[in-house]
Amino acid sequence: MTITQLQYVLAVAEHQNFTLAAQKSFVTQPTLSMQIQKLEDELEIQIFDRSKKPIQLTEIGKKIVDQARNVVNESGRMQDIVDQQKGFIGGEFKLGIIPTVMPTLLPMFLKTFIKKYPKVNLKIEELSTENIIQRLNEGHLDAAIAATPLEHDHIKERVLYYEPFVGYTTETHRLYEKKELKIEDLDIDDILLLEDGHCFRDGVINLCKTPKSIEEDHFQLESGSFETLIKLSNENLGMTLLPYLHTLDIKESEKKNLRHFEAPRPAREVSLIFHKSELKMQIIEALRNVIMSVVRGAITFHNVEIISPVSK
Amino acid sequence: MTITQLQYVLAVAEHQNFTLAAQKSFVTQPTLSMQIQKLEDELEIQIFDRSKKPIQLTEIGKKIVDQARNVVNESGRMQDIVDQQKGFIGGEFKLGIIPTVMPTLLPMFLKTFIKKYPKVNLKIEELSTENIIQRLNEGHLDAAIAATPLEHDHIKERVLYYEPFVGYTTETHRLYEKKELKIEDLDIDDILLLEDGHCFRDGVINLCKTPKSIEEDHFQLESGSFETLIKLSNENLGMTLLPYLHTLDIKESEKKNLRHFEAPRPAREVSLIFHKSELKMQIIEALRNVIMSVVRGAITFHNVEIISPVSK
DNA sequence: TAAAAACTATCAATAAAACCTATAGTGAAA
DNA sequence: TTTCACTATAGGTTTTATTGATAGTTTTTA
Repeated sequence: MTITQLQYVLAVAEHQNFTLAAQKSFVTQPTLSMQIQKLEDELEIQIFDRSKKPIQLTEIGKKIVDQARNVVNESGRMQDIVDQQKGFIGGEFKLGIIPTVMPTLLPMFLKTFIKKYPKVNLKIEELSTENIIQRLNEGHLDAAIAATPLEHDHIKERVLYYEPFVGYTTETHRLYEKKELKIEDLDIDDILLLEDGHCFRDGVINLCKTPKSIEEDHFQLESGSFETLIKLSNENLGMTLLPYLHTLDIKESEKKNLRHFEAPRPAREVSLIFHKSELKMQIIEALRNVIMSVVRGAITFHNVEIISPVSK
Repeated sequence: MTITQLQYVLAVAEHQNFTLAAQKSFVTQPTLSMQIQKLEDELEIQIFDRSKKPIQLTEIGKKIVDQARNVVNESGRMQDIVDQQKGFIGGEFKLGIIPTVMPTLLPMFLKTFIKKYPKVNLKIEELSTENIIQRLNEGHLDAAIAATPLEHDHIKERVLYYEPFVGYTTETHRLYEKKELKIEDLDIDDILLLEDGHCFRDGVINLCKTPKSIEEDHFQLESGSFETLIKLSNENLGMTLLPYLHTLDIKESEKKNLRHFEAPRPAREVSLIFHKSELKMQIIEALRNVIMSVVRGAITFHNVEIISPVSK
């Protein structure tokens, strides 16, 4: 049994296809086939059920793959240990960010981070929460920024900040005249929302569970951005909720439509998440420190009270 | 980096000697030297400080060795998973047993165990607690039977039984006339004890901390067996304490000298211990079940009350 | 239903590696 | 100084991993 063989197994398990797995592993298909056969012979089991299309894992194959991931992770940690000892923060680092955080947060910390850690080769990808979880589990992402809590078994979460929601109303809206909004004021049926990852914090309302107030029959939000929501709202289709950081760069003319909430403000929890194996933890910590410091600056400057997290 | 290279590193770390490590790894010394050099080159660090004699680990080398052990353990678990899935209980299993448990316990469970699990190739070795811990950590033992609690970070303990101590007096002894002993009756200075692993249970008296009442100046117990203690006691050198199971096969003529304790009886905790990585856990569980069932039989048959453990 | 496409297994050849024997080098002990 | 105990290096051999070509199989397409 070799680490390479285990990596091949992981590749096939992921792609359910020997040919593709071979490409991703930068070897030819026969190489991969033979190495996996060798491993199967050595363990005297079948890892893959090749009769099914696409290829499936056998019952024991699933367990083997889980364990193979452990071994590969542990072997990867070797280089981490060396880097940590040398105080070296560098190498490739793949970060996923959910769409509703990407445009506001990324510009805030990116420059600072690459200046402070020039040897880190940061690869950032905009991904849905679902894809992020999958790729973290497969080891194709080193960390990600997403709305939490997610409560996935293999994923650890470190809160970066709580981002209050701000109401956006228009002149014709029933709440336009209010100076501050209360949670009770909201009517779930007249709020425009994006589909993904907008959860109110525990103890308030969980909007994730009643995802879209715009019924699919009427129309659908394609690549839902908050810009779109603001425009829809401007068309008097209802009010909307914007994460605080987004309100910092909307048009001056639209700022009059913003309505903050009374405390306790509804907020979303935004966290840095990563696999529980804690590979590349030095870079994750570095990233976390940079982000937390720039966000702290951004939010205290604008005098917004951050509500402390509710412990579960 | 290969698993083999990591195994070589572990061997050298253990033996502090390339030549010996090579022998133990069943390769020649140059093979081992070159593979370790390759790994050091790949990681761009020195794992060993070859200038010191015997060879020492560098600062980072210690961390590398710890992690190497993780990787090797995780890869070893692969076969475990296969065995478990197949319901196969077999293969080599190395068990350590402390001297004061060996002669009474081994005959009780060995036959039953090898009959029930004929495919397990059991290798049993009598070892001191200290050696047991070391070998468990190095992966040279799969499990061991020892007096607990030990409270070692990397070692897990599963209690097998509580074995009461029984007093052994002789006619001239001040306690000979008593039918049942009390703990308060004991005078630490007139009890003959072995050096190793005889601990009274938590909450009673810990005899480990006052190891030998026979001063080293006078004489020393070589390979201390309870037979020796009984003989010394018969010479009127004092009373002694015997673990309950030992009292089952002393001479008929000597049984009149036994004095049980009043409840709560002082007892030693005897456990099956193993590395926290839980390799070969199926065999460990099998062994535990066999031992617990035979011990339960032995002790209930003789109508001895087992004191329930004190929770910490 | 035949042809094409997509995919995996097998084979023989080659490149890479792991390993060996022999020996040189090195520091400690005699 | 010599010996001893050990590790490193060199060159050759064996083993293993990988490849390109191709056969076999199933699914998709025409």
